[in-house]
Amino acid sequence: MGRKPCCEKIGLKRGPWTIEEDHRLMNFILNNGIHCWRVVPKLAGLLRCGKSCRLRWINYLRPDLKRGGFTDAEEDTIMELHSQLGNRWSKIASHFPGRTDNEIKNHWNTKIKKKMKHLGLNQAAHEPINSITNQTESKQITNPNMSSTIKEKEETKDQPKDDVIIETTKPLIVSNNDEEIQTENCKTLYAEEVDIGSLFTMQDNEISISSSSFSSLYSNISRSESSSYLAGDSISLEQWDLDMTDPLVPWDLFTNLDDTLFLYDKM
DNA sequence: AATCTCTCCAACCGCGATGCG
DNA sequence: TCGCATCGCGGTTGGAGAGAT
Repeated sequence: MGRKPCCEKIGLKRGPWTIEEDHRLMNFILNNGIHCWRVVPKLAGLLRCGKSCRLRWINYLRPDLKRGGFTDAEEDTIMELHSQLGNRWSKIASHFPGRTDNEIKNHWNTKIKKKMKHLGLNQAAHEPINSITNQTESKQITNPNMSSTIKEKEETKDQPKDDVIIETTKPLIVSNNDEEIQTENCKTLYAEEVDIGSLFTMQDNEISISSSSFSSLYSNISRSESSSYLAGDSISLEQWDLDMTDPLVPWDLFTNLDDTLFLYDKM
């Protein structure tokens, strides 16, 4: 028996996400949280499958995402972790708050691999290529012998997986260069690339919205997506919500779904 | 200026793991 | 315990942009 597709493919949109789709998804999740990805696109009024929404949220829209290139120190840590964990990107990513497995995987495949090749290191065992003979180093990848420290972390299985759930009780871990990153985030808003995820920051255990960035974004969107506003207009968040959210699915509709949908109290 | 090649990364796909009735 | 639905992970692809010719 063939496996059923994860969702109804017919009529679903694929490919790059539009600003409006990002906004709908972000809006929905910030207001309602995540319980079942399958119903998220339906309730958010998106013609996407849940899987696609999940990926978009995790890799791009999550408010706690760290942006910008990897530092040398981060690269070193990735190499170290990779030597112990192999291609277990989600495990490696868990050591980098704000980084996604996809981001690390991409960085590995495009940069670090080359760097190691250039240095004459074996990508799997991270040893000089010449020293690799009949070692079954591939076992290291498929069944890596983890170091004790990492293994300990691995085995704390009681810890909830929080990949896709907005943490409202845990303070966001802030790195030394977060300020730099935030500045960079703002810069992207003034450029043509609109970065919705960067509008939101975790502060005092809450997600807060940067008003300056927000209005900048709105200016950008108003030029490209919405005909109702002109760049420079200032609007309230409520107004944004009213204007930019598809009225097909009124939020009131969701208030009855608290029991099944909401993971946490509304912020 | 036009074309080709390369690089990067967002997004997709398939499958194993997990949850639940 | 079983089977189905859904989630999450890792591998892969494809397109946009940059750089080279």
